[in-house]
Amino acid sequence: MSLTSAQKTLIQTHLRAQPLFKPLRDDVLAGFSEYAVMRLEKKGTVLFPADTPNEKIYLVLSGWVKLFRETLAGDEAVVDVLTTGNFFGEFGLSGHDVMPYGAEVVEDAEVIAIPRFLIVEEIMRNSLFGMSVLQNMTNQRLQRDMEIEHRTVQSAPQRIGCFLLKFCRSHTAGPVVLHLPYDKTVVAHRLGMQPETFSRALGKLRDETGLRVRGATVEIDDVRRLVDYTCSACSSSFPCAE
Amino acid sequence: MSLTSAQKTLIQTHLRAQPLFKPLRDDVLAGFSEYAVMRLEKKGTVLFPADTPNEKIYLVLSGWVKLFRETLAGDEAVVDVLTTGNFFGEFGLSGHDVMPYGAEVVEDAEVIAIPRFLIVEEIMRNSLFGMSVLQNMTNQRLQRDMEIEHRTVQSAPQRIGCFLLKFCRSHTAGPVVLHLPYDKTVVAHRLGMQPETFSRALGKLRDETGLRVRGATVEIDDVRRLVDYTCSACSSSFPCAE
DNA sequence: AATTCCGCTTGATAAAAGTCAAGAAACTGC
DNA sequence: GCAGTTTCTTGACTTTTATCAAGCGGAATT
Repeated sequence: MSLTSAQKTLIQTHLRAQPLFKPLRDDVLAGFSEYAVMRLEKKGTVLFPADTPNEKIYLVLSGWVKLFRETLAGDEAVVDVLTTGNFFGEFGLSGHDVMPYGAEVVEDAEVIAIPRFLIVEEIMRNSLFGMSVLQNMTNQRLQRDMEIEHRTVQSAPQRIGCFLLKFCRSHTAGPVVLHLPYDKTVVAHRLGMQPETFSRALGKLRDETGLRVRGATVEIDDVRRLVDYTCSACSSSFPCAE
Repeated sequence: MSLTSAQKTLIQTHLRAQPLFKPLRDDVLAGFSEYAVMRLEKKGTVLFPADTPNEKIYLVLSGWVKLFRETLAGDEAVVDVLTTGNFFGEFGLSGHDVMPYGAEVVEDAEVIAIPRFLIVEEIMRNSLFGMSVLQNMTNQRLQRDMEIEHRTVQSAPQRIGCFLLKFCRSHTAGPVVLHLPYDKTVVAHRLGMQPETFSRALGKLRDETGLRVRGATVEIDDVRRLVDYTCSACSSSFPCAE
């Protein structure tokens, strides 16, 4: 099944907007869009389970996608939850033939899939693009290192605070109203805790820092107070670099 | 200060042995060794603290080097502990000008340092090498994902078991005698727990799986029993891929 | 409007890990 | 070999998080 010209152009526009693809010439992007697929996936859809063959690189345009692994005992570890501008499946770019984790849509999401061989070829051809990919992977790794640090030195309420602060970058002062982008259960697992613990920890965070919670909506009057409570147990100071 | 020809040759031999450098031509490696420095560092030496300028890529030849971060509250998070064949400082290869963590020698170590600009130049020139670097970084990231999973789904005794199993790869059966490569305190922090917890958890692991501990020496009669106890809480099965 | 379902909260309790303090064992340097 | 330091273990206790079970409340279904 081939795409209409309009669809291809749309995909191309989306790809062009990605910093990762900045070093690519237009005709290369056009080549990508020729073989790319764009789909709107419903909440709950499993894009693929863990350990399936890895032939595509995915880009999230909107919504949220959860990456996870399951243990033999049935426990689930959420590795990451991705949104606009995030890629997954990039392991395929360097010789990993199976997806190390599964992917599930946790909020209706638009996703573009590009055959990995196209990207691998271009990495070999264009070293600037190769650098771009390397940089992306390096950032991912750095984020993981931070994650490990957080899980060892921060308490549950602090991890929630840190999570909330990511959504109020730059607003260093003044009241902020935000609402949780996906189910609390998913946030809990993303932060490495049980839903019950999340619920109680959020309550404690409320008491300690004076924020208000109503359903998925969180109101923060004093960001600084939240920063004080949260970032004392971290090695970088707010606003933290990606 | 310039190196003797013999030193340069020695360095070159070490670099040639690295899978990461496999795509490099001999003359390029010779160029690296021209500007590289090789040193023997004593246990306890801090190679650099966190957030210092990042001008070199390091390769560990022997011994052990700990990468760590410290929080404002004074807690330490050990990000990794490296040995023969491991690199660090590779963040410098993609635009990160400061070391995100500090490095401390935890067992007398030989380390080679190479100016990063040399490597960056070569990545741009040789796309196969670029791929090699990307692959290295990708593996690092995968390992981090596993680490995060371990810390969420494994208990302290299980994490110790997993740690021990890394030293008895392939010996799927039969008794194994090994001894801990560095101080138990460092192992504890590497695994994200307190030394006291480590001590007790090791005791529990002993009771549960029938291994014996005397000082830094661990004797495992039945590897399978250890695997059963440890890997039930993991998403990959023993022997696990790197 | 009643029903069902799902996500979330709450309570009671258990398990795991951290903390503080003291002592034992191992390693150093003389 | 001995004194002194460091590393490791153990005990008593606290804090944190998980577990199990019940119940609440909103959204979708009929």
